[in-house]
Amino acid sequence: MPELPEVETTMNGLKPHIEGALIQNVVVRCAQLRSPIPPLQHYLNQQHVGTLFRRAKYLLMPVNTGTVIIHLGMSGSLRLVNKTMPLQRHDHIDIVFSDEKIMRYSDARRFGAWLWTEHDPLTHALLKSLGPEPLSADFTVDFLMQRAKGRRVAIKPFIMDSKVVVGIGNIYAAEALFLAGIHPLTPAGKVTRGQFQALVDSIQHVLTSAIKQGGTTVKDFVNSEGKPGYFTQQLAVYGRKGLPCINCQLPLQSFKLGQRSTVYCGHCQVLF
DNA sequence: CCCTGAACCTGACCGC
DNA sequence: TGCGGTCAGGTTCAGG
Repeated sequence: MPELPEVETTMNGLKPHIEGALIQNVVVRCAQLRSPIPPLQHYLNQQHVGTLFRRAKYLLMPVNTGTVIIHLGMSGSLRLVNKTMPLQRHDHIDIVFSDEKIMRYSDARRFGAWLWTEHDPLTHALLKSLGPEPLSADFTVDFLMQRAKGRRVAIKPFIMDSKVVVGIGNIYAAEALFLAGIHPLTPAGKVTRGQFQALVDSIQHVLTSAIKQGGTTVKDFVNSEGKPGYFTQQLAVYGRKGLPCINCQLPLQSFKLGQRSTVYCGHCQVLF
């Protein structure tokens, strides 16, 4: 489900409520997500939550003795609820705080992950090889050009590759390429400096706009209060196959690229 | 190192 | 109403 803006939205919603809070109990109702769930009760009971942070689409929740690494996968959500909220079918994990508030993790498809580390989470196997944050100063045209040099892979899967740059999934990849006027099939190594500059700008613009709007809700994304995101209304291409391009009015086209549906404008995004 | 395709799992939706 | 097929926002891994 969530791409970077959705994880950021979730984290910002949780921060004021759980940072500093005392964990009173942990309930795990599911043995395994993407991988087995560690004995969280053992690690977290009676611990105070530290400062939440995000790396790529991972939400990191430190306590005194280590850090919980959370990934929402395709269908995961974290919501703050109280104990009267009835359990739904896919509510897999509850973190119960001493004020009786509950942070509840729900994930129908179970592609998400909850991991525990006692070391610097950024050195964890899943995080250590990640590319730069797209909204950081490390994400530059020079960096992209160097990584793309000689690569024949299409630009769309290239910018969705977390070893190149993190946080860009299928929705925002399509949006950014449209805004930059780049055809999704353009070989990464053939993208010009000017196009990369437009791409860096469009990626940062689309991500910051989405964060401001509270994320994008395509199917079922909800924030920590259970509310949807509002960036959906501003999507230019994603989910608009066959509808008129907002620039040229011609119908948007769609095809599969690396198992992902890819919507683009055949007139505004030309393959050279 | 590069690239492609399959895999993990459930639910919603569409057409018959 | 039921059934089969298709699609879905992510990531890892195997194999060529």
